[in-house]
Parts: sequence; structure tokens; C-alpha cells
Amino acid sequence: VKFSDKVYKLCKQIPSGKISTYREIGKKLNSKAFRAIGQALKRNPAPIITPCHRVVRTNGDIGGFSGETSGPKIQKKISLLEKEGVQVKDDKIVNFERVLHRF
DNA sequence: AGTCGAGCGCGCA
DNA sequence: TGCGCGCTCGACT
Repeated sequence: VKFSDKVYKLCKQIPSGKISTYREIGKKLNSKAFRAIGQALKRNPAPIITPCHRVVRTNGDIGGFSGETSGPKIQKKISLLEKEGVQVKDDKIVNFERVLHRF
């Protein structure tokens, strides 16, 4: 089983309206390959099924989306999150700790 | 505060 | 093979 596969699995475990972080995932996988997580999500095989937009950076930053660290794609990610009930302000998660899903 | 460099696992050339 | 990435952390300015 590949590292990225586990990443997808964990992603799918994140309930709507909540989020998680690359770090949490890495921890859960007992790995420090946080970048690989980003890569895995970028090369997400099932973009809708795997809610990769629910994964953000540890400091509450949105992170990136579809290979962009800023720009229109990120806005899309934000609106998706807001639709699901996660407030985003200034490209950052509002009440980060409250919506953070821990595995 | 901000910046720098190292480590990680995988994908693509 | 080698490099870059949706990252993080500790050390330094």
C-alpha cells in the first residue's frame, strides 16, 4: 500500500464542515513526509470522492489547491469550505481549532 | 516578526 | 538518477 493511498483514505474520513492538516495526516501515518501528502492530494485520483480541499496547513493557512498556492483555484477551495460550514478569512481558517478534525 | 535550510515520499523527465 | 512539490520545524536575524 502506498503512502498516498493512505492519505486519500484519511481524507475521506474528514466529515463535511470540518478540516484536517497535513501534519495530522503525517502523524497518523507515522511519517514526516508532509510534502508527499500535498503531492498525493495534488495528484488526487478522485477529486470529488476525496475531499482534498478539507486539508489545510497547520497554521490555519489554506495551503494550495490544484497545484497553486494562490490564485483563483484557492478561492474555489475557500468557497467550497465555506459552503460546507468552514469559515475562511484572509485565506485562513477561522476558529481553526474548532473545525479541526483529529483522527 | 521574518527568513533559511534540512528532511520527507512520490511522480515525472 | 535527479529535482521539485498544496509542508513543517528548529535555528538564526
